[in-house]
Amino acid sequence: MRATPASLASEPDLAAAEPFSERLLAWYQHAGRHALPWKVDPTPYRVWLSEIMLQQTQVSTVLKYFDRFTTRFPDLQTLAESEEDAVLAAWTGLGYYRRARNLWRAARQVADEHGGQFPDSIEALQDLPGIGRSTAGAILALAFDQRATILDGNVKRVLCRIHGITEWPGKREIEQRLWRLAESHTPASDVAAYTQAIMDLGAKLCTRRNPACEECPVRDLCAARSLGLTGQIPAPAPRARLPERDACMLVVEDSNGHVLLERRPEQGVWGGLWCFPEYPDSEDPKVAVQRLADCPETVMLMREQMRHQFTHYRLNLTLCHVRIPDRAPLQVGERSLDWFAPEELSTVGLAAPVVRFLKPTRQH
DNA sequence: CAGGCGTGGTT
DNA sequence: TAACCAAGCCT
Repeated sequence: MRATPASLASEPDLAAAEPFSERLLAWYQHAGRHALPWKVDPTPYRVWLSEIMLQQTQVSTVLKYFDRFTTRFPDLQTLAESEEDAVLAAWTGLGYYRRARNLWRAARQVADEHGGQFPDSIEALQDLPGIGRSTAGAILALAFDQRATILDGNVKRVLCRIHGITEWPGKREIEQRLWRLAESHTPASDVAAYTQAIMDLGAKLCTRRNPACEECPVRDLCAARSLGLTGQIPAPAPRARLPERDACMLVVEDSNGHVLLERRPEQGVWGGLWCFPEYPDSEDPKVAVQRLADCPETVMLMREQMRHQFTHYRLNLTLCHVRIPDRAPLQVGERSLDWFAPEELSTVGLAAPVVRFLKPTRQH
């Protein structure tokens, strides 16, 4: 028997006494998601990458990016030696772009500080940018089969129901309790399978809406079920009304189809990505163009209204389309501006308005 | 330490 | 349509 960690002592003896993890493992053998690409070949690099991509992002979305990304960056060495822009380009469309910049930085840190080998301690993992407590636990459990614990949205939902926790799981006190519960359920062996099992249970049976309780291997342990509270757990997050913001951007094209883009600052929305230059609402667009590029003739083509929906606010965009005769010299100043030929656009990270500008059915 | 950070899916 | 959310982390 291994010693019980001190952090588990305060939570009543669940792990030792009840067959929770064993039932999950048995269910997982025949009903789990065994075909996920990061599960089929669970190297530390692939598990790490998948965990970063999966932060606040659904599996179905990640599946569209994962294989393409690992083909372009097959190992940590390749990633560490690549340009940040190439990583952002591969991440374009996935969202939360700080994840991509942190991914690139973490790869360089592992190369520099750990000789290119992924560390296998919780402290060293959490020291890498973009890796927090849960992601570190996931890497240890899934890639190294160490006794470590995760607490993601799936696990929170499962544990809230099993233990009949009716308060919002994001609340600090509740989250701390959930960590203790998650640790107490984690078995000493088969940690990789157990960790995947509890996530798969949350994804396939214990879903937010219409959970398949009849098929659940631990339904007789479920407090929410016995209390008739399954539909009300987990409690929704308290939210404020959606605010709106306004912005104006210039779409400057020359006669050869080159586009003028600006690299956005790292801290805000679309951080580090290339986007149409913003200009103040109060400014005349022609003057705004003059501030960016030295071009004598400016032809205003059209104004376009575009709404962009984020999680926490709505962005009302005014796009001002402008054509100039040829690539004009840039009036750089503080801003990071550059002209892009059409074929260059796939080599850098592009913000959503640019992606939408490139794709759409522009049949004229 | 609440709030910021994206996109696509569901209801 | 608009709200809500999905394998969280960082400041």
